[in-house]
Amino acid sequence: MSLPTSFEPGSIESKWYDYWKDRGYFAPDPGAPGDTYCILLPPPNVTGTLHMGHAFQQTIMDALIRHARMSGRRTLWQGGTDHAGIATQKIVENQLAAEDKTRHDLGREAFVERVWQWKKHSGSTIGKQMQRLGASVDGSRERFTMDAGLSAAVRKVFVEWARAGLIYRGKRLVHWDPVLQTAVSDLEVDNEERDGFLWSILYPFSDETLRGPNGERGLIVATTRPETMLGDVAVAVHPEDERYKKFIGKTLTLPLTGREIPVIADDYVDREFGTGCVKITPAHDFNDYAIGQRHGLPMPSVLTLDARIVSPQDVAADDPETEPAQAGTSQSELERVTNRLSMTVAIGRIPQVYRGLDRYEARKQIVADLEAQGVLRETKPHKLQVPISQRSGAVIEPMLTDQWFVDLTRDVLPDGRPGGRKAITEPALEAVRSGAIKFVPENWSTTYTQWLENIQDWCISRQLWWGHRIPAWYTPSGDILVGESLEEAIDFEIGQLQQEIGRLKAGSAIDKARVAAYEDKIGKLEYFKQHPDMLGQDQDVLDTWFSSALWPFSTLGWPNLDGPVSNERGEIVADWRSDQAFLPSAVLVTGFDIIFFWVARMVMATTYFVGRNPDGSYTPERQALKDRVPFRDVYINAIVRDAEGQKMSKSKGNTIDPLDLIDGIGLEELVRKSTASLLIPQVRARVEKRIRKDYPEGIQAVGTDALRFTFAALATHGRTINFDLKRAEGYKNFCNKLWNAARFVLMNTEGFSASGEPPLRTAAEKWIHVRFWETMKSVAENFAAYRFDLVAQDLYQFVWNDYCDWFVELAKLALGGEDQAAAASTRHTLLVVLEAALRALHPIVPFITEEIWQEVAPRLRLDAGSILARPYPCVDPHPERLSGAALDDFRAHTRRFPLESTQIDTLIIAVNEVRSLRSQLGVSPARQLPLLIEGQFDDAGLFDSIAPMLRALCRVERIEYLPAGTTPPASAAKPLFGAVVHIPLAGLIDLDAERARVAKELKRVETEIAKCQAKLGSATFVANAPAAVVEQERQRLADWGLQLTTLREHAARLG
RNA sequence: GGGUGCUUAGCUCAGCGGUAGAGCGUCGCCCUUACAAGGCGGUGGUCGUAGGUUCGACCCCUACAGCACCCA
Repeated sequence: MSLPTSFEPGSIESKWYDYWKDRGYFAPDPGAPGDTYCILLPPPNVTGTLHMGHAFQQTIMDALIRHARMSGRRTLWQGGTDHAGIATQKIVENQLAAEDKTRHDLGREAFVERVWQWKKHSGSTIGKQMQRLGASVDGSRERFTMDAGLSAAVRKVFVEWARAGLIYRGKRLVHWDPVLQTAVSDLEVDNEERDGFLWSILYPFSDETLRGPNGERGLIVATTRPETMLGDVAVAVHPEDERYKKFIGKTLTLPLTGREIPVIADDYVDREFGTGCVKITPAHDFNDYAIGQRHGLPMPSVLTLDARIVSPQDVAADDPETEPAQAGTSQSELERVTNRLSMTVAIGRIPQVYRGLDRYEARKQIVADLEAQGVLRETKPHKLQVPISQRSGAVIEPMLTDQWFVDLTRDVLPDGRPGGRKAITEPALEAVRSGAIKFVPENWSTTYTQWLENIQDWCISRQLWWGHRIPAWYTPSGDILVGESLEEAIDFEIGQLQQEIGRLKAGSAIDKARVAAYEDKIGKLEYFKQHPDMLGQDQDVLDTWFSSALWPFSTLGWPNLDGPVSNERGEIVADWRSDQAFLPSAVLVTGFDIIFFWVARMVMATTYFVGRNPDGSYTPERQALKDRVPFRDVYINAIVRDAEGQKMSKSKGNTIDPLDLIDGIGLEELVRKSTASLLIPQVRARVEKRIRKDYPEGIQAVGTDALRFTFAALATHGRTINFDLKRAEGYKNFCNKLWNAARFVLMNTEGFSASGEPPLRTAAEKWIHVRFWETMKSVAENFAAYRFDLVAQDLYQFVWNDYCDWFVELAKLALGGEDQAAAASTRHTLLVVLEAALRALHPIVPFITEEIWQEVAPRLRLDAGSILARPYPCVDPHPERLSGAALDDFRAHTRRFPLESTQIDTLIIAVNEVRSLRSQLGVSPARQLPLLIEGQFDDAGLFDSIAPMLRALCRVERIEYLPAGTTPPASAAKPLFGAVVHIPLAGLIDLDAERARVAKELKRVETEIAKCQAKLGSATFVANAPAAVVEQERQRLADWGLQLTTLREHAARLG
């Protein structure tokens, strides 16, 4: 016996992780008999550290994968990290800033090298934290989105989509982060409500004779962003707005610039908002952009990429001869010229005073000038939604820039090939609609499909240096070549041209001019091949999610279909030939916040590429959509919040580091840690105050197992879980309970050794056996339904309420009794059920179960080496297929013992009644009591069989039957199983206490009887309710009636 | 504006068309030889409001209120 007297998580958690890992338990076992079961780890990004959300998610995934592994499945938990383009680049740029440098000082190559250095240095933090959680991810196959294999997949996908016409480059309005100077996804933009103003400005009619609806000499527009008026190209009104109908087609003179702009009609305009007149700035607002497109309006940009009003310097700055481009938005010479032109045009119209001003300074200046000119009609406070970049906190500026897009919205391409909606979006929708992918909880599929139905093209270019560089090259004349490499791009293009020439030549009327032009092009391309320096590669990199979208198949070796893939250390990390069996993976566990970012995009990429032949058909085994999905189930886990339901955030001071829960942390250290990264003194003070209030004693260590059990218990199908430290402490107690139950068993089985199924000699053994397998039936159902809260509850209840409270207590009787065979059998059963319970618990609490199992196993002659190598307790759903040991096992597990089950169930009721009686009358628990029985039990034999156990568990010295007709002595009494149980009061209890108790009891019984009678008295109930329900109600009435009689007699005797 | 949820014991949450549950907290009694991180017993809810369906509603339907999140 080597278990210490209480559960100490720290000492046991340290040893087992390496033990499992070194013995290879986490790697896929090619010999495992079952189907494959794969989970993709949502790649934590390299900048990250573990937070509660990760810890929760990983607990779920680890429980699933351990459960599957123990159930004989061939499991793979694919781990790795993504490169987090913006976040990572920002971290390294901040480091440079501390050295007073920018990335431009280093140059692109040196900067990227520095990011790699940083990644190597810090990339493993999260991996180590995951180990502390016990996450049994397969470390030997770990991948990184920028490693060679995954980069190859990215190039392949980009090139294939581009050649299928599904990736295009174009000038579009995008969400621009003026601080980071890159486009960001609309999903990376939060809308925050802020206080601002709504300014009403008079735009005078060009025709000075006109008068507006209120006698004004122009139209009044309302805006929250007056500085953008420099880029206004129109004023829009609703076509049916009677106030303004007659002005449609007239022109207004834009204040400050004097430009003339038309009044146009568009039913986008909300007649109720403001004055019903809207200024239109297509280059700086998404709605205006759409209107601009509908009406073919010009789209002058008046803001620079760092959100200042454009000035001549910006035109110069954009010239590659004078400065490196401030951001690599414009690549081809053609684009540069166009951009410069449109800017120059815009500048020409912008008064000198505003040029170069920051957007907010410009706003102030413009408002002041409008007021001075007497055209500012009103300024009123207004709450507005401001788009904020999640990445930098900067206010997003819609900006017209050249970007790369994945087409997700066209049905057909101009050349007749399928467009993005047909080729990419619709299969992704169909995958969910057809049930090939199931969301859990199910209603998330609505979110998914609604988003896809309204999807926009995906802007995939980012103006960053850290990421996958876009494999596109520009010729001096502005042609774009896309390919896996420059050489391949040129060869492909030449091939295309040659084909085209062939086609032309085969035609009846040869277009000689075109043939000549193509041949000329080929000649130039051949020349570029010799002089690659003449072509510039696109400066931009791809959105990180572009590579993450490929994760389900790129990590399995794709696009290298016929051999192994190695990492930079030469270790084989994947082999598509065998590993493609892991696709589709079983389940994706992730937060709803990345359904769009990641889940949908994985579905798009995977359904498109896996099993795809060059001609666009699919291989037979990947023909069906259900065989091309990245995963079959998507479990959307709840978001972890604090105990009050508040979002966890550092600036609120309510974040908890999972490792602090595991290891514990003192108050001062916690305060120091939580405020370290907070720069604003007021916030620091607030956070410190809160922490001192919330954790006056710091946080006590609960250990990994208790933390994991807590997460499991909280994992309901709701959308948030409120993490209460108290729950974790409660589950630590549960671990302690399990620990001590194990100690009890081990203390009482010293030197004992047995194998196989125990003979089950006592009723208690049979009862616990049945209870265990009933529990496991429920556990199996709940695992299958991803109801981890119920799994946790089932197991908690079994261990604590069944095993500890009843079986162990009853086992004490057998162990101390005369019957040696019963004692031996009980020892065996104590061990067998404990061992099975450990296995059942292992996926949730891996460390403590392994620690105890190692002690228990030898006594059951188990030599598995680890609990991980033991099967998960499960009753086979297909017994007809079983034979030999498996069949014996099945028979053992499905044995039921109705008689003994009834005995113990009855015993439990009797014990509870007697204990309750004793306790309510204030009898000391230590005191031995006699029990007098008046009348006959319904089943005298049954009662006699449990009497010895009842006596032992309730401190009853003797049980005495009162002869019929005897008046019982003064006593406390309770109806039970048809008889009445009396505890004589003599010298024990005061009559008043018993009178009060009985009065209360009577009241309760009378209420119940009234309810029954009301039901049975209703003719419609008796006529309409099912017979069984009516019968049940009659039975209840009879039972309560008997109790009532007994209690009344008793009350009468008490006086 | 569109969508999705939630509202059950002091707290955090399960739940089912047929006698309202768990954990934690709280109160009382007990240091009973696995465990005081424990044992035993108790207290505590007109299941958000108002209608409707039904023999019967916490559950199904409708409306409303409050809260939360997502999208525009």
